[in-house]
Amino acid sequence: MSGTFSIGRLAKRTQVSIETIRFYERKGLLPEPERRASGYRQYNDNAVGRLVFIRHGKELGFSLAEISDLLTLRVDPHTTCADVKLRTDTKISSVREKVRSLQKIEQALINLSAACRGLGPTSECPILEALETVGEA
Amino acid sequence: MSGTFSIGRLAKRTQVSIETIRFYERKGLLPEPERRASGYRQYNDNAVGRLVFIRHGKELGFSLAEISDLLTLRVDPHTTCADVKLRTDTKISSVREKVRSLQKIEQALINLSAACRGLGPTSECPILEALETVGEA
DNA sequence: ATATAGTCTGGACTATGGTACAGAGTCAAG
DNA sequence: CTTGACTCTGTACCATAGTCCAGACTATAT
Repeated sequence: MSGTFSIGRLAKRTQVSIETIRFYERKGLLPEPERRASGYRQYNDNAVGRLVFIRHGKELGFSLAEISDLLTLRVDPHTTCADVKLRTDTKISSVREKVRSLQKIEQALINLSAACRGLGPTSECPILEALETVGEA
Repeated sequence: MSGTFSIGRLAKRTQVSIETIRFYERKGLLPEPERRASGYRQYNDNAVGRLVFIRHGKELGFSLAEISDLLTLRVDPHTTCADVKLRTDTKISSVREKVRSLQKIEQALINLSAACRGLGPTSECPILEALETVGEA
């Protein structure tokens, strides 16, 4: 219902800063908008949808490149829902991978911390010793 | 037992590239080594220990800044083992936080994927629809 | 002696995702 | 009509963690 509006309004509506909106435009994530005679960018509700799409994608851990990819799929008549689902499933795998890796790190850190009673000088700290030790495990 | 050696040997022993070794030196993570008359850097086993320390720290998810911090603690006589343990425990918390966040993302992606049967054109894809929807949840 | 391999410095460049100006022009309210 | 808020372009800069290059010099083996 809002017709057209400036970049400042778009920023407020989407919680994305003006600079970032222009940055997305430069990156091709947002199409170049219409301009007023003065050169001011003029947006409509499509731009809101698109920016919200980008914001949600980021919240789901998609990179800007991946989001750009999804945005392209969205308008390409030759791609199907299955393509989108595939990318989503691939992303799920990579997120799981990252979780597993972090859990390994967590366990290693827990082991280190447990080995240290927190007493004495750093010269006797088992954490630092372990970090400096060459061998595996 | 190896006395001194060049940056190339150090690189091979530690599995860290020559460029990266020089980069760490610039960043203050490695002390400036002795030089030969020719200007060639000359290392000893201390450098191996230090580089291995950095490598292990990175494998545990510490940033170079954090590693630099730990390296400083290691030689500062005013800090104790407890300081190191504290940093380690803080790191454990932040890793756990990251895991939780990724698991939330994973679940959201799974929900999206489940909503999509992978049929039809992108214009009817529930994943893309969800991404563009403004409302929460 | 010479060929090949290694090393030196300094700076540019990569990717990611923005942020921060300066200096000029424009819009809207009083 | 003036004032303050807004927007424009272009460029530089931030952090992170490197990577690569040119052009010069050095080390080592044969």
